[in-house]
Amino acid sequence: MANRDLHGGLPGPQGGDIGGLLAEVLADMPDAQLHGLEGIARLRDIPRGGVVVTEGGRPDEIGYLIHGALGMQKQLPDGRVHIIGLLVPTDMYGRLFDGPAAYDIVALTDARVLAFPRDAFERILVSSPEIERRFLVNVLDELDSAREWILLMGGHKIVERLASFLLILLRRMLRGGRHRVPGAPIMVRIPIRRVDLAHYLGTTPESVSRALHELEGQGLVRLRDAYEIEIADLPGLVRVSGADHLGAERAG
Amino acid sequence: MANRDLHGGLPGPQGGDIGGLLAEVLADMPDAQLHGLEGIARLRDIPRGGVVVTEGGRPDEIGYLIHGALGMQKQLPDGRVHIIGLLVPTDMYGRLFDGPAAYDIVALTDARVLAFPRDAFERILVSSPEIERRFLVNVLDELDSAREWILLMGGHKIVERLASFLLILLRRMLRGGRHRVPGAPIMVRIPIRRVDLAHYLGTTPESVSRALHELEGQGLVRLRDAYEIEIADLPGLVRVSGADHLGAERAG
DNA sequence: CGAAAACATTGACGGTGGTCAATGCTTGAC
DNA sequence: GTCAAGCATTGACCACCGTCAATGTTTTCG
Repeated sequence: MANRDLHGGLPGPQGGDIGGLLAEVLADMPDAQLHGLEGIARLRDIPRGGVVVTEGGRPDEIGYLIHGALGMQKQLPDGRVHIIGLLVPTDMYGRLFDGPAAYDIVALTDARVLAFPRDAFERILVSSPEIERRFLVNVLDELDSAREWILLMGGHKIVERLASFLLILLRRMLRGGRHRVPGAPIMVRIPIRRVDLAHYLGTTPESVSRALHELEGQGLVRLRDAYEIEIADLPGLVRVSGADHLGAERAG
Repeated sequence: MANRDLHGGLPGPQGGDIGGLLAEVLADMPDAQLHGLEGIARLRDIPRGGVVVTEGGRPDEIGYLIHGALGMQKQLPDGRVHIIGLLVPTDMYGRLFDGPAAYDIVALTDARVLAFPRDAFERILVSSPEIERRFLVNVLDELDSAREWILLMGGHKIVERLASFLLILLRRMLRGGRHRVPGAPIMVRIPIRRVDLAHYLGTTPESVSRALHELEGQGLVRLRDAYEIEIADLPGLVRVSGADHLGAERAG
């Protein structure tokens, strides 16, 4: 069942145009720098459930996610799992100049990543201020995402959290290049299973299901199937989310 | 009432040894670099409730917290407040190479900060790879704190969250130089009021109070007063917290 | 010192959501 | 096609916590 199409399909059987992918992931980077990276990049496919980085292990690669979804998750002593970060395409993972990873990174869907050996990546980073600055900005972005997530987790009611989640997802999709067609309905694809989403929102699959169908009952969204969500009333959804999430509106 | 001693007292009426503070905050930084920064540093006292950075405004300074506690907080449209980050001494605030702030930063207690004008700081950063690398590590640390916090917010029961909070606080205190005296009881000072703590844990002052006294009832902590907490049973507290928080134990 | 203000705590009550269990639905294998 | 596995959904029950209100406690100020 790992082949279930949660990730929207891979572009081709291999689609191995590394240079093109690099340019896409690291937009506005001078070509000269890109070529240095291209030499050491490696394309890797990971089946759902596959572990990319293990907690406690010293990750030996830095990577950019091309397709699918990765989750940064932590196993609690009592068996529960909590997902503390979701990676969608163009997001980066891996640690630099730093100790062991504090959490696992696992593939929540079949995924494809563009990976760099850690040491080589660090060498290039040190020798090239542009890339290092770029990387710094990446980390600052991640920090923003994390803070955004903390804010989301502060919403007490699950419906709030779920609405926030959908809006964050929407904004990230829009950021990722695709633009809204004025007339067409706004669609969001939840890239992960209910269990994972529940772990992510700090709740249970049951509650996620209920919340989702409550939003549908209020006419704010429509469920094509369990994963394809149509946003029927964006301002309404924003209102329910509690936070402002103006970014989602501006980005439209 | 702004003079209530939540922050452990300031070292002196002015205590303005900027060089010494810098060396403390930026440990393991070559002296040459420190002198460049010393010239532009400015010591600033902020009363409780004072706003350090305003959401949406372009922060014009970068600072390190010397004493007290700062909160990064967001005002929700419905009037609720949510604190998404707590800054304790040696933590850094401010944004570089970047847009407007996404949240307010306010003083939760009377506080003292070591501030740098943003542009001058950026100039020094660009011209000095050591400091830039150092700054990058700072940001990575912040990212860790944020993730840790997300994990904490995942704990469903308030007692769990509170236990995690105490452990995080304990570890940060230990990191800050002070070491445990083997015989003496482990003391943690909650640096902020109940309301702020509640906003921070995503709950209410009432629930915080209840949770705290429940921990006391279980013999895990003892309350000297509302702010001075004695950790009576560290392993027990770790167990309740759900997460592992091994750092707190190792650091002892 | 006495009064008022700011906080913390405690109590009662109702709603949200976690838990356990049963039922549907979809996919993939034979 | 049928069957089984993997998920999603729905329902019932009850613990936990948010809310409102009252009481204690500490600090501040006249």
